[in-house]
This record gives sequence, structure tokens and C-alpha cells, in this order.
Amino acid sequence: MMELTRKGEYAIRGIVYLAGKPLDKVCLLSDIAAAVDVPPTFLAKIFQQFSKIGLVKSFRGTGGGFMLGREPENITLLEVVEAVEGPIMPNRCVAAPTDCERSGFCNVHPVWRRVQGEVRSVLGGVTLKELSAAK
Amino acid sequence: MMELTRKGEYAIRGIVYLAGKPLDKVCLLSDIAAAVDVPPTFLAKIFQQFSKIGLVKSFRGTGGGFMLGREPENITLLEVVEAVEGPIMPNRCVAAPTDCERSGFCNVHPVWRRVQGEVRSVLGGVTLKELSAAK
DNA sequence: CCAAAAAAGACTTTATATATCTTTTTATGA
DNA sequence: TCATAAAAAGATATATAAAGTCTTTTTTGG
Repeated sequence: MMELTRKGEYAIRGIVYLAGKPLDKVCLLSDIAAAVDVPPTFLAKIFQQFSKIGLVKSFRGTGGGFMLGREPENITLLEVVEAVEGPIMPNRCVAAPTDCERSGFCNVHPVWRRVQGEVRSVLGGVTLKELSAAK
Repeated sequence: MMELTRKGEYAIRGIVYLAGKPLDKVCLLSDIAAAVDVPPTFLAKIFQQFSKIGLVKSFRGTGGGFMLGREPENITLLEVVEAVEGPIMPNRCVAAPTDCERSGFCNVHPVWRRVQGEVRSVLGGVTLKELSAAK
């Protein structure tokens, strides 16, 4: 359970690659896709989502491409993952407690809250700067 | 992301219900399903899985049904979830590092390991006894 | 105006989740 | 031993989501 989708995996690869480049360097989508081994059309969709929320900046037309939207030390893995996968949500009852008619008596609910908190905490503590650093 | 499936949700409901009954009480599948609001045929499949690994005991024929396989204080939520959902696996690269040709240079890998550890730790710290206790 | 590149939207394919139905096996007790 | 009750097993169906592709449009620089 709890598996990251390909989309999430690809998203991370793509943006970590960008994070390893100078902030002002414009990278072609096709180059990024080739470098991180992701289908270019799929990565395009992902970067469109990133672009809308400012995680990356995009430039159209000749000489266009993508660059990171902010300094890599100010972008967490949590932001990246939630941008494409949606909120970390171990169980739907955690999303809308009021919608869950069991929340009044269900002892499992707080456990899922804790899981959610721990996962968010781990992912929120890692920045793109760390991820892009050479090993 | 990381959402529990219906199957997992149903599995928990069903076995927590059993955990609230005396250990020697045999419960009809149809009664359990009705009590926890789960399609009986689906719950049957789930309990078959539980039965194979001893989480519940099953009895066929007249007077048959299900009971918990062990004391509820000795069954963790982690066991229940992994029994029906498979191992907690935030990313497939965590499953088989040797299969992942990126593991040599990928800095994200250890992060998923930590996520996996935290989730397992939370779920492993909760027993069916606690979950079945009245609020 | 032309070419390059991303944005947007429609569409296809595949896989997984969510069941349901039928048949078989096992056990009880009349 | 026969009828009945109940779970086991296996096949099948449907719905949803994931994964990927294709086409058209918009933007920009030269």
C-alpha cells in the first residue's frame, strides 16, 4: 500500500534534475526528459502543474524551457509530492471527518492522523537542495 | 497519495469487530458484514486471506463462522493492513534496491526508507485490543 | 512571418480496485 | 446417510484510476 505513482516518481526526478542546475539556466523539456529517463509528453503534463503553482518557471517560444521557481533549499519534497499526487491522505476519513459517519466511534481515525503527520514530517524535512547534491 | 483501499478499510472494520467479541465466540460472516457495513462477498474474500495466515480462525458447515486467531492485544494494525494490502512500500525502489538502476546515485531512496519506517512504526504500535475498546 | 517551444485538451491503453456469481468443500445434526 | 448450513475457491464483470499519446493552440524570438 501507500505507493508513489509513476507520475510522482517522474515528478521528483524531473525537478531534482532542475534543482541541480544554476537557478537562471533554462532547460529544454526534451533534455530533462532524456536525462531522467521519463516520457517527454508525460513530463510535460507534470511540469505544467509545477508551473501553475510556481514550483518551476516556464518560458515559451524559441529559447524557452524550464527553470526552478525558487531556491532549491526552499522547496521541500512534500511540496513536490503533494503538487502532483494530492495531499498525503492515508485514509479518506482523514480528509473529511465530518463526511465519515463512523468518525464518532472509530478508534482507527486518530491512528491515520498520526501516520499522515509522520509522513508529512519526513517529506517536509527534505529539500531539493539536499536531494540534488552529488553523492 | 498513500491512500488505504476499500479492501483495507473493510478488513480493519471486520477484524476490529471480531476483536470486540469474546475469543471463543463464533461469528457469522453475514452478521459481521451487516454490522460493519461491508459487502458480504467482499468481506468473505478478505477473511479468507486472514484465515490463511492465522489472523482469524474459520469453521465451515452448520454453526460455522469466524473468530479471532489470537488475543487482540497480540495483533497489530500493521499486520492487518499488510495482510490485505501487501507490505508498506512508499516507492517501489524501496522494495528491491538491487532492481532499481538509480539506487546508486538517487538521494531520494533513503527518504522513502524513513517514510516506510515511520509508517510501520505507527501502525505496529497499535493493537486490535485498543482499537476495539469502547470510546 | 517563420520556427521553436510550452500549454491545453482530447483521446487511448492498461492496470488496479471493487465487487458479484457459481461451484465446491466441509461440517453438523436430524 | 441425507439435507442443510456455512466457508473456500475460482471465474467473471464493472468501474475507476494510472499511464501514456496525439493534435491543436498559444506564445515568443529572430
